[in-house]
Amino acid sequence: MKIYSTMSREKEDLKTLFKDKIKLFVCGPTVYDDAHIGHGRTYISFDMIKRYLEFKGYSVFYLQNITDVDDKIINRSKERNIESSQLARKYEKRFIEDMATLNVTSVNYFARATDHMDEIIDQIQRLVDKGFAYVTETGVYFEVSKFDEFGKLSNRNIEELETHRIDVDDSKRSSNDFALWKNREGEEFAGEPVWDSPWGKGRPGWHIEDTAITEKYFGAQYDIHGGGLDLIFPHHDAEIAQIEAVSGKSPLVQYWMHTGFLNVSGEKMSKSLGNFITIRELLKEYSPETFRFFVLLTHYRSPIDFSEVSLHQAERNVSRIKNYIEALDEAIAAEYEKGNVSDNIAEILSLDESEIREELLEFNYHGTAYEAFDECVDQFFTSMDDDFSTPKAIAAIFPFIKQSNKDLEERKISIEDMLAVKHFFADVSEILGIDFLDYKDETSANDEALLEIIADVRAKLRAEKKYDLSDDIRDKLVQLGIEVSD
RNA sequence: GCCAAGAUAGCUUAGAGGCGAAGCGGUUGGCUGCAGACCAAUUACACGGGAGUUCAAAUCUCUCUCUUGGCUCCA
Repeated sequence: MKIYSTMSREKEDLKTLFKDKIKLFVCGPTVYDDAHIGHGRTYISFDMIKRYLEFKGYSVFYLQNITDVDDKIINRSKERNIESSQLARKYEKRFIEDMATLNVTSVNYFARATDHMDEIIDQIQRLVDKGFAYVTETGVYFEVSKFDEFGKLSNRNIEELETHRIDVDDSKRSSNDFALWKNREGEEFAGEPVWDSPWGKGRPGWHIEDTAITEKYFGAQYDIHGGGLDLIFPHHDAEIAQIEAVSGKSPLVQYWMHTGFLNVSGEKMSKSLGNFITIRELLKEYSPETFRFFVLLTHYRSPIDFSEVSLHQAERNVSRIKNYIEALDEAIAAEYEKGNVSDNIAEILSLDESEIREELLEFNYHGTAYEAFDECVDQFFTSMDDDFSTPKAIAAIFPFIKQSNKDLEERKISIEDMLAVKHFFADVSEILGIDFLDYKDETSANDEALLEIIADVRAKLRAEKKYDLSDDIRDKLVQLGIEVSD
């Protein structure tokens, strides 16, 4: 298993700090508005990464912070004339709902900044005590010049930074120094959320919450830290400085993983350009599965260009896989009904769909006699092992489906191999977080019964060769988004 | 200015020294009462321009052109 680390700028063999345990931290959102599709891209990618690592047998603890105190939240809440904590709770809830809709279910614990104020203050105090931070009348600042390796993640040096930054705060010793604690006493800050600290009432700077949270749950060193590409500088460099200064240990993490940007029609997504799309808006038009597949069709580090065409392509790809599984199920059922299967298999196939899935484990899909399938399985896992190359892994599936559709039609696949194939797709579904085995549209039991009646009527009409009427019903059903196949 | 990523068939992309690229779209045919799904053929001996290395280059090197992104808050 190879993972690309931003620190070394190359793929490295995965080595865990402790046996089969992996501690994974990914920077979460600032909850001041609905999550957009760029967030979706990043969190779907890390969801897949966690799923695959667990599939490989690692026990992964995935921790994510929620930034619920920050300038943007405060400004927005002032505009809306509500408490900033109320605003943050609202969007936190909506964020978690959005993630659930996208089947991003792998985060083990969400840690709010405001729930870790003691840890934050304690870490700042230790930085001050060790001489890495200094106190002014406006707050507490990290003195970048005290930390020799500052900028080692983003490959920047301090002198270079000096020239590019204009900073109005002259209480700081250097413009590069960043806030650990912002004092917010005085009338101009009335109504802002504040916490007591040894330096007066105020609130934490942006970077400190992550290191306070990770230090509490993971300690000073852990395995993987992830986030969007845009966080490398200054956020992640600041995190490294804080925790390595406080602990005296290096490196903070073994692997820095960063996801690429999602652009919209070749341009950066921004509110001013009017191409800002929230997850909620997107899901009015496309299914969560379509968006997930669209995301995974590109390597997690590469930029993705979001467009209707690409979304549509992803949609068709998902249904192509599902159509194949449907054909596979039909072939399995046909064998079963003909009594062409062993007693053991017959017993399994008589179970409910959900129970069959559990029994599929019996059918090992590595090294089967079915050659086309073998190549697909091999390429799928080789690609996933190579820095989670989902595009290459997915690319292995389509030629196989093409071949296998033909083989199914010619009944050239043994029942054992068919079940092994199904087992493989069950695992693929688990890894990618898209349930390919579920090709039926979601309908309630009532709808189901209703559709059955309509299907019966159509069957009778067609038997009487009244095609005009039966086709008319079919067209209208299709218009409603209900697929009909005869 | 500094630092990245990229230019592959009509479209969207994968690949990264020799092996029929994939999906979507178009056309034609098979199956079907028709349509869809599926299958086949075709569009299609594709890799931005130029030079070099090599028996062999989309792939490596150099160079040019163009595109996008980052360098202030951002996933």
